[in-house]
Amino acid sequence: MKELAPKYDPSLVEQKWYDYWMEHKLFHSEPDAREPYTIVIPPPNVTGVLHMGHMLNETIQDILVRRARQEGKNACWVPGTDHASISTETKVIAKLAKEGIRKTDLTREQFLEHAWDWTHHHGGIILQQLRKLGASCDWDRTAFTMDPERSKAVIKVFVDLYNKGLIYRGLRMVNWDPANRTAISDDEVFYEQEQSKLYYLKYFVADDPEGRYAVVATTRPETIMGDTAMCINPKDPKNEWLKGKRVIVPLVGREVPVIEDRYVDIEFGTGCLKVTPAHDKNDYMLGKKHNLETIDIFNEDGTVAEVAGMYVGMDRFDVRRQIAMDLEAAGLMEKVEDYVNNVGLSERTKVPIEPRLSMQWFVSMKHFADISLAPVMDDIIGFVPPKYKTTYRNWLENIQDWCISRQLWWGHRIPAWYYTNADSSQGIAVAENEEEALEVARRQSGNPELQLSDLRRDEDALDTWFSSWLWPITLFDGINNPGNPEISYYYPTNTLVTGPDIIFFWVARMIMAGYEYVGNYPFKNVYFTGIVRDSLGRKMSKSLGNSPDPLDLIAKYGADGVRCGMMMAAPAGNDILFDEKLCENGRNFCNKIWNAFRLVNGWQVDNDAKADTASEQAMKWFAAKLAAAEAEVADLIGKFRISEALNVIYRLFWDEFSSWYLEMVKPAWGAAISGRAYRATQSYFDALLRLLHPFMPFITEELWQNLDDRRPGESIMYAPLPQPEAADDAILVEMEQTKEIVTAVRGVRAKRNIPQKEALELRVVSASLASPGQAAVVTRLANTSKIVENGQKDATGASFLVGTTEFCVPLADNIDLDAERAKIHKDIKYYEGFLASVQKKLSNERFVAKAPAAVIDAERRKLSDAETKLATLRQALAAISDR
RNA sequence: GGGCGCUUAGCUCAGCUGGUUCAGAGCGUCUGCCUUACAAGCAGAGGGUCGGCGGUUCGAAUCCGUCAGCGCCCACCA
Repeated sequence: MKELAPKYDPSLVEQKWYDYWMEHKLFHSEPDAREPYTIVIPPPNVTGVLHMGHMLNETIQDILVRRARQEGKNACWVPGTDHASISTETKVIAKLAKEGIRKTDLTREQFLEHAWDWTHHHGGIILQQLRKLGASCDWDRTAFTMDPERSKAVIKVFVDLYNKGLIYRGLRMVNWDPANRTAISDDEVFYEQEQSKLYYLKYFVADDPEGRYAVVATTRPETIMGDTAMCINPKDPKNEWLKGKRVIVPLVGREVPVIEDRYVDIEFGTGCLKVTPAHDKNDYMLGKKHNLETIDIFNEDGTVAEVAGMYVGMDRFDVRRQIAMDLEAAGLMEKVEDYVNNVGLSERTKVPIEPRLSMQWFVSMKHFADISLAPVMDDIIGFVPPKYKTTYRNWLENIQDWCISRQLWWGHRIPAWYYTNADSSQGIAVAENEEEALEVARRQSGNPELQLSDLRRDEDALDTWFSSWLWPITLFDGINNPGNPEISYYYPTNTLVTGPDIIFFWVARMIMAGYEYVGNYPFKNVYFTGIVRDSLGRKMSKSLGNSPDPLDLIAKYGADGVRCGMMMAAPAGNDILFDEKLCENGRNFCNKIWNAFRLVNGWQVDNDAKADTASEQAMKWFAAKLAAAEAEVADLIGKFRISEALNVIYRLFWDEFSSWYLEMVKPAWGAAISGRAYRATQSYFDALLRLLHPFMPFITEELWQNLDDRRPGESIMYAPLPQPEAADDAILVEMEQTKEIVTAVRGVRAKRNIPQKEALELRVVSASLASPGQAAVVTRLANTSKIVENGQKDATGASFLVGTTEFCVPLADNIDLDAERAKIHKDIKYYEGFLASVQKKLSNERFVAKAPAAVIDAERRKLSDAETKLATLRQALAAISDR
């Protein structure tokens, strides 16, 4: 037997076992006869690093996967990364900028080379970090959204949807990110309140003899060069006089019509709205409705374009400042007010987005919404917590077509080729490669003379989510090779663990793609985690600097400690307020487990000795306790109440096993334990380790390996879960009573400073104990010199009630009678009140008539118990009052 | 503007279909212990009219209504 350090040191354990698991390929899965349990990782950005959100997320996945393995399932957790087009391209551009290189100076190929370099350099760091956490991913299956297999599938799907008429190209008002010069989807825009100004501009009425003018309130005076109308509400009396007139756009001098539309809010500003169809969604709608001219005054980078005729080349925000001054100078500004408005920003670049008309590719979403709503609403796919079903439905019911083109190079290039028809119109050939595109083009145009050189491929890349939505399918090659053994076995996957922030981006779209391309849901359940916040409730962010580095935490507290601390405080679907204190708890728990092992490991065993009565009682009880806990844990995990499950095990190990059970069976110092009790203890320890393993993989493997002789390659990972048996309720009830007696005696000691070493007599007043086992346990844990059953009350002793039985510890000296009397008075008062309320209930005819029999019986029992207790207490009081 | 959720001990939260041990856990606090597994520990203790009001019910932390406060999501305001 080797000596173990009094403290658990994760650094000596974690790497060793991770290597062992890898060496024996214990994470690897191949289809076989067992039931599969599949999880696909939400692929983190390829160049990202592990943050606290990942930690929470991946820990939950690892718990589920490890638990499934123990249940005998063929568990497969597929890891991978996402190319994250906008995010990665932004980072690469920034890196190049530092080297003095501009993207515009490079060809597409040159730029992509830089991007791949960057990807290879930073790529996969996060996957390495996951290993530190203990993640049991099947690393042989590591995938990347832009590797050849998945790229091929993405292109194939694009072509397929195009041919089905579900992808189209159209002119739309999109959210333009001038920093990255790309369109982004509505979901990539976030809104922020901004302190800005509301400018009141004078629009003089054309040819008005009285020289009257209308006043328009706007936050964006820089767009006046694009004004093609002014709009009033036809029901607005104060602007009645403007009907049918034309007004002159200030500074610009252009004459535009006054149009009427109910859209205009009479109450806002002056009730006059300038209409700039090219630069505002609603204005665009008005423009279409009223047939207005569209003047796009901005370049792709947000500077003013030639057509504007003024301020050409200036940045949009510089123009705003300049134009305000110019308007002022020209006497065309009536006033300026402070104004708070919501401005849309690009999620990636944090730059205000510019509504802009442009030609983009869209996925028509109506069809997809139709096929993906019912499965979630009908719980074919379970959402945990279920409140997100509503969120999901609201989105699907108001779904907008999905803009999938991005003016980026890093990503899957859109497989569309343009050519010119005989009548000079533009043709589009969509195909999986250039050769096929040529065929398509020749066929469509009816021109067999078309050559590859006549084709020009679309420059844009696809939205990252256009590859992510296929992830559960493409990981098993289900697009390129439908019906193959892997997709048939692993799909549908079991549980998706992700944050609610990407329910639309990703979760919903995977469901759509699943039904479209496999004809089945992609996952049986979706577990939405909360957001990891700091202890003040703030979101963790780089700029606030309030996010600890997960790897530092692991180094400090051990992976098991961090995992355990985090999971203990992570209720399903709720945000977690993270504090390092949590990791301390986890670390302390590791230490507790470690020391329990040290104790058991250090025992001398006497195989010939019979187990003593207290040990027999303890074994019988703990077997029942364990069975009950196993059933409870299974139930909780089935309901994804993971933190509650861990709490059950935590208390089982710390309170029941360590504080009670081990103290009951622990041999006296220098003595040996019976072989029978020793083996029972080992088997309980083994069961506890297996229960704990999914949460704390390293320490449980270490101790499990030391608990018995193990074969090479054997692992707790595949040790089957203990099967819950029916718990013996009687022993559970009896032991709770036993614990109460012990606790009460300890309380007597604590109150009177009687050391544990000093044995005490215990009298059971006019009653006996439940069993010899109970007596033996009380003797050992309360250190009683003798237990007198059916004893007499000692007036000088300390007394207490357990259930309806009175106990008494005789104390020859030093008893505070006043305190004792006060305590009994207090108890009597409490039970009198209790009795009164029960009596009141029972004398209520309606209660007796309507309540179920079991409830009435319970009340009657409470009544008689309370009466017994009161009688006992009154006697006790009388006994001391005599003195 | 539309939707969802939250309010229980000093802090963070459990409490699932109303009824025994329904008022709980962890942390923190207080008291006593370096007792031969563990001071990252052991033993003991205190602490809440379950946000307010009203209703349903024999019975409400639990169901319904309403008010107040907080949070999130969506749409978006010139």
